[in-house]
Amino acid sequence: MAKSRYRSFKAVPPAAKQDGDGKRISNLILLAIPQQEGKQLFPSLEFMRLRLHQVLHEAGETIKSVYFLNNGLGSVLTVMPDGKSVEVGLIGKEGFVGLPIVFGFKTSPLRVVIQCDATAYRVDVPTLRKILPECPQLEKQLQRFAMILGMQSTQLAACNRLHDVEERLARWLLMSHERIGGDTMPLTQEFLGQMLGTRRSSVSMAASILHKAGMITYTRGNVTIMDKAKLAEAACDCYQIIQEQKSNWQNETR
Amino acid sequence: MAKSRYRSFKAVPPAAKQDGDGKRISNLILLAIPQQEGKQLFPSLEFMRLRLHQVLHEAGETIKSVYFLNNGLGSVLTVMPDGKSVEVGLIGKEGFVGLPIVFGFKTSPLRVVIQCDATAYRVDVPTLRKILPECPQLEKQLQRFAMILGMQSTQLAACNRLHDVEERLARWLLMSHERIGGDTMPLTQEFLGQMLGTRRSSVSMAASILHKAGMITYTRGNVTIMDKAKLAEAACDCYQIIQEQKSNWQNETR
DNA sequence: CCAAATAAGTACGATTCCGCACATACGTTT
DNA sequence: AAACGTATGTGCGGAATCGTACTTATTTGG
Repeated sequence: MAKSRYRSFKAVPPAAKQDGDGKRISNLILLAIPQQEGKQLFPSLEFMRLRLHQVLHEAGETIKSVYFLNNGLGSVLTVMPDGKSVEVGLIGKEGFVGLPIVFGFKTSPLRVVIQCDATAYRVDVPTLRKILPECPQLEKQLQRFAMILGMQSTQLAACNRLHDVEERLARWLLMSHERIGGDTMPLTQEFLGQMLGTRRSSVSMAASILHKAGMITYTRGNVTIMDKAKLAEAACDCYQIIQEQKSNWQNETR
Repeated sequence: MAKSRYRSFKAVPPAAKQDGDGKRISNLILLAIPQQEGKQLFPSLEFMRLRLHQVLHEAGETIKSVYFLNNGLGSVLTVMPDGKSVEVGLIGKEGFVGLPIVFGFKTSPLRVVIQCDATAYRVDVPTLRKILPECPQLEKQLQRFAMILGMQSTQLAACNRLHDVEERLARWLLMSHERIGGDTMPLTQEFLGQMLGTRRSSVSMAASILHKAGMITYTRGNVTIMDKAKLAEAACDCYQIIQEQKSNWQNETR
């Protein structure tokens, strides 16, 4: 299972916004940069498939690569010495993995795990460092996303402190659902417990309540959202707040 | 009380690292930038005294000024619609207030309050925006601090989720103590409750325990640290972790 | 096809924290 | 000195969550 953690595929650098193998670029940052910067960056990108629960970056290690998620979803986790963890950020196709690199840092104290089978374009750090000075728009996009993710994490921080498991679970499911594009998500209660910073059995009870209310169904390792509107009511305000922040900030410039 | 919230003093722009009025610059960012960039920035800086519980920035409002804290301490808070709040970051003389500005954002969803009488150098946003393109070192410093604060907030997020009031209170006192330089801090239990995201009465009980153990004493509105080593034992690991992260990251560059 | 591994349901006492309320103590103002 | 506002101590029942453990169900692997 942990054998070929980085199962990379034929590296066919996309010449423009879409590469030759039909691996259409969906990552919003890659789509947003001007063509001339794309010419700098794209040849160095390697298309990859990322598997469920694959660890893109382990807390404390040196960051070797930066990943532009194309689809799928990554979770950013704070891991405590005793092994407990809490999710502090979600990264989808609107962002990238490897924030500290942009600011000249080499490591990160956070773990990033893939929540569902995903694809990404990878670039190794030295290459990116070489390219970055010549790509001001790219750099700006990366910085902006870092800031947005930071803001998101502050809201999650408050949420994790102030709201109970049921509300947080509902919020979490909604937030992930949005970035995956599919009502069924591969999730175990154990995994959700790590995200929410709580026991698996607490997740079990909360999920049971949401199920009985007709909002979700789930089988072994899979959760399906049945009634998104109802689920949104069960979630805490944080869901709405993060939504609004995201859209505000995406429009907001100097 | 809320009359002259911004009691600014004679603006004597420091010509170099120290201005003429003996208001020595302690802010690490201002100290770190090269002289030529200082020449750009310093004339626009306004020396200010900031008072206890003064709100430097209210959540959701447009950011009008950026503050380089010279001494004293600011807390960054996430505020919920129901008024509850949680601290998600601490800013001292190593940083500045107004992070989003650096990335071209105009607002912030976070409140920043002063924890004790402080001094700062203020610059208004349009001016800073004008100066910034010509001060790459300054910009880099600001960006780096934004990243460090973001990392700090992720650790606090996990801490607020996983650790109980007593541990968090001990951690909080230590973290503030370090950035203030004085064993006595002007703190009410109500205020601490807002920082820790808990009830005042929970703070009261936790403080009582720390007091009985000889770690702190406190009177109406003041807390004094008596035994820092003991207090560090009572605090959760997060105290050490944040300490280490800070020093690691301050040395770490590309 | 059976064994082993993994996922989920459930239970229980202990603990922490909540919301609220009231009493007391201190400090400032008049 | 008295009165007021503010800070703190304390108590109560109830809710949420914890730590742990055991059971059952499903999937995977030999």
